[in-house]
Amino acid sequence: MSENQNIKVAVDAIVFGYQNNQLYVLLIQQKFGTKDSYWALPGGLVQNDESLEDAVKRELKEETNISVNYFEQLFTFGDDVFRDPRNRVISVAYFALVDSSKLNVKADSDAENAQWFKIDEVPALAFDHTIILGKAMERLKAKLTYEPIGFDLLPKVFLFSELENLYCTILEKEIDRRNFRKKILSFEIVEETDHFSPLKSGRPAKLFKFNKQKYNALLDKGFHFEIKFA
Amino acid sequence: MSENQNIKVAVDAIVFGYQNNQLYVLLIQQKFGTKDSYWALPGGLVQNDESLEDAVKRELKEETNISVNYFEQLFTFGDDVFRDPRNRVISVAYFALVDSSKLNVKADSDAENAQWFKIDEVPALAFDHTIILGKAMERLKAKLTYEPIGFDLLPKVFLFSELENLYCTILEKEIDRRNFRKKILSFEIVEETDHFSPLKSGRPAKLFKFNKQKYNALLDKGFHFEIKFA
DNA sequence: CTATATTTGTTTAAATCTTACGCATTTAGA
DNA sequence: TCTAAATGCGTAAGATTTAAACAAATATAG
Repeated sequence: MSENQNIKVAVDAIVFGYQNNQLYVLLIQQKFGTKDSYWALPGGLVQNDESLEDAVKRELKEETNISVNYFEQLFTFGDDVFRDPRNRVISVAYFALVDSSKLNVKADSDAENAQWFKIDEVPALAFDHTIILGKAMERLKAKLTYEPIGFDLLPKVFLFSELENLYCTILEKEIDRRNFRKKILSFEIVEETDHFSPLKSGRPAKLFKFNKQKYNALLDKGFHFEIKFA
Repeated sequence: MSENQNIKVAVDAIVFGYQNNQLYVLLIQQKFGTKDSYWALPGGLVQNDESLEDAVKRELKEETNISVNYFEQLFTFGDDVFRDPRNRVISVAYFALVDSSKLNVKADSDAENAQWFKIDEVPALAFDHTIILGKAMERLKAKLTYEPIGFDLLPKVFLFSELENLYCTILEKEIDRRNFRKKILSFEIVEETDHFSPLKSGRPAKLFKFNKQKYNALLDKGFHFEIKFA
C-alpha cells in the first residue's frame, strides 16, 4: 500500500443564480495574481479535521463572502493527473442554487475579486474548471426536469411567467405557457398568495409560492415531480 | 492554505452481478486479518500517478482477479472525518455491472478472500461500506428506470422473462408481463435472434439481444429510455 | 393418446395524460 | 375608447398507459 501517497484534496463550488431571464455563475479571481490571471470557481484545499461539505462552505465564505445552506455533491475530478500543474490534486465539486437576492450583495473578500457572470459570458477558466462548469450545467438542466429546484433560484414569491421563463432560459426550449401552468398546478405544490405583482403592462398577475412541506409530504407518498418538453 | 494537509485518497468498487433472479455484490475479506474481520468493498489507496478510474480497476483486479471495463463514479465519501479510524481517508466510490458469466469465475487473490453475496445476505461491512452499498443500490434502481443498463447484467442473449424478472427483482415491484414486453419492444433497441431457449416447460421462447449501436444512434436523435411502474 | 398446466406471444378497449390551441379577462397607454 | 400586452381558463384531438382476454406451443401426468 502506498504509504507515501502525496495527493491533495480540494473542493470547488459551482454556485448558480438567476435574475432577469439570465442564469449566472459565481467566479473568483486572485487579486494579486498576474494581470491576466484566469477566473476560477471558488474553492480550495480541505482541512484535515473538516468535512468536505464544511470545506466548500468555508472556502465560499472566505472567497466570496456568500453563505449557502444547501450544497449537492456534483462529481470528483481526479482522472487527469495533471489537472493542477503544481501538484496532484483531486477536487470534489459541489453545486448550489441561490435566490436572486444574493446576486446583488457585493460578493468580495480581501484576497479575491468575486463576480457573478452570465452563463453565456463566462471567460476561459483556470485548470479544468470549464469542464466542471459544463458538468454542473448538465446536472442543473437534468435536475430541473425531475426535481422542483427552479424555486430555489427564484424569490420566495414569484410569478408564473417568471417560473416559466426560468425553464425556457435554462433548458433553452420553447414551452407552451398554458400547459406549463396546468402541469405545475396539477402537482399542488405551489399556492397562490394574496398579493399581486407590481405590474409593467397587461393583466396583473398573482404571486405564487412553493410549498416545500407539501412537496416533502407528497414525496413520502411516492409522488414524482417531472416536467417534460417536446 | 493548509500546506500540511494529510488526507489519503482511496477508491472503492461496488460490483453488481445477477443470476437466477438474484442480485449479487462482490465483497472481500482480508485473509490475514483477525478471525472475525469484516467483509468490505474491494478498494484501496490511489497511487500518485494514477487516475481514479485506473486505481479502482487495479484494486479490483488485485483483490478479486476480476476485470471490468466500465465503471461509473458513484459518490465521494468524506464527510465523516473518522470513517476510517486509522487516518483521515476520503473514498471515491465507483460502481459497475457485470454479466452473469463473471459470477462463476473464482474471484480470489493471494491476500484476500473474494466472494459474491446475494444482496439480501450481505453481512455487516467494514467502515462505512454499508452506507456506500446502500447508495449504490439507490443509483442502480434509479438508473434501471432511465437507462438500459439491465442488459449489462444479463448474458448477451436472454429471454424476455429474464429481463422482466430482473426488473421485478431489483426494483421490488410487480410488472405486467405483457405491457413490459410491449414497452421494451416499442423502443426498438432489442431484437430477436434465430435461437430459442433451452426450455423448461411451456412454450419455447425466443432469445433476444440488446442492440447497443441502435440505442446510441437513437440517443443522438433525442431518444430517452424510460420504464415506469405503478 | 389426451387432458392439463405452464409459459410465451398478440391484441384490444378503456382510462389517463399530453399537446395544441381558442378565447375571455384585466390592466396600461395611445 | 381602442389597442396591445400579459394573465388565466377551458376543450378537443391525439398519444400513451393500464388492465386484461385470448391464442399458441410445449411438457407432463394419467
